[in-house]
Amino acid sequence: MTTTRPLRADAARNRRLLLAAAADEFAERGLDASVADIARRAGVGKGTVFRHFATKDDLIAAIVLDRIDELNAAGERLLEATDPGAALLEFLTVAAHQRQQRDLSFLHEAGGVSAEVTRVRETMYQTVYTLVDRARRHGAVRSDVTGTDIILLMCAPNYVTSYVSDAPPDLWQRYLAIIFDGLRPEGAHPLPHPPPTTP
Amino acid sequence: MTTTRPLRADAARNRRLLLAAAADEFAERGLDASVADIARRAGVGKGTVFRHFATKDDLIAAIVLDRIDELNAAGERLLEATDPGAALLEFLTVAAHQRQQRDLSFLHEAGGVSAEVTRVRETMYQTVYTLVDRARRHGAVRSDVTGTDIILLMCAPNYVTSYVSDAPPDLWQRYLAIIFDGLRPEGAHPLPHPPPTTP
DNA sequence: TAACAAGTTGACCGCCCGGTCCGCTTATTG
DNA sequence: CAATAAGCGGACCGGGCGGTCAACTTGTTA
Repeated sequence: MTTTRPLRADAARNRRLLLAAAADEFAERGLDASVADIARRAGVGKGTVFRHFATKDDLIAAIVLDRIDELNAAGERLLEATDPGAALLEFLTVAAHQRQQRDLSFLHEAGGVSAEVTRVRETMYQTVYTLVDRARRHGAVRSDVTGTDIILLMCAPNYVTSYVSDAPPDLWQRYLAIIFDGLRPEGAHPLPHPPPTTP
Repeated sequence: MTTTRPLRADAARNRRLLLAAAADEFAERGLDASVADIARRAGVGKGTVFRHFATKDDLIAAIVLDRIDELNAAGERLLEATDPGAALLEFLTVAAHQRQQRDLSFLHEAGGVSAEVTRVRETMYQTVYTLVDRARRHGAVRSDVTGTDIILLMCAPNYVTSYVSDAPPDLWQRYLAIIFDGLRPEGAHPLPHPPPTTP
């Protein structure tokens, strides 16, 4: 563990500006938004981007890390909730509420990006497994769906709405509700395919 | 309507090879697979690609057109089916069965590509609307979901499985079943957001 | 406030992409 | 079997990308 001396004041400010600009830019244009555009949006030179993040992938990883941290905070809180079904639904709501689908979808991708990301993502997976387990034992979720199933379905609401031109910002709630209804035990039909093991 | 004289034998063969190679390449690497790679895979020069398809987008449009045509054929057949609920499920199955998620996902995108695509896609939408209407009236689908909802959800199963490394090829069936259970009237909870109008 | 390290910048590099073009090959046809 | 047009291919082009670097600016600190 290297004890890094604190950033200079302007550098810290630029770092924050960059992360915000990059998140916005990725959300609007997808992951192939150019580094030059991100720099421009943040009001800094392109070189500054690469001073803070060695590669574009590192920048992405930093954003993903933030998002997963938020999710983990929410998850930890919801592990204490009294109603396990409502807790799982709220976790999924928090996940989907992290605005644009891109932000969420690429947290699955590659994975090899950084050890930090894979570690923090693994704890998120564990949290989901526990939330699902409780909800299932509580009868709020059908017995034949697994934690991995829910992790996979987590991003679906935002994905689905991404094809609607000028979608209202909360449209994902509709599809989260439909999918969640499909996860309930009432009226569940047997599933035609076994669950995957590796998320 | 221009009466085009028939392609030379080798040209027709190359066109078929190109469409197949492009479909494979897009499925494996996504829409930003390079034209050069597609040409190499088809065993032709890069120039040949652009002789058959003026732009890369035209090539994509040609593939999309094929896919939608298949869907329309299946849809037309299923409009005659006796069990409307089973018919809708089978239509979604056919749609998802068109192997890789990319193939399906980009049939939504842009749209401005060609008049032909938008026209044929529009008839596909109409077919779905009718299938959903019948299924709803038959009590196989909850009353508060619309045809647009189903169109949006159509690609979700393949999208979801795309994040599973070495997913078994039929894994999408599992998630189609879960989502379809969410579309049934039994145990449906009221939806928190009105449906979108523009698909 | 002087001196220095930390930070910034934009011109620049190599690479790969979609698309063009023209000399060459080949299927077709009378 | 010519003659010809249809088809082919790959060198080539402009542009945009991620990433580098050396000259310059600025926050920090003694």
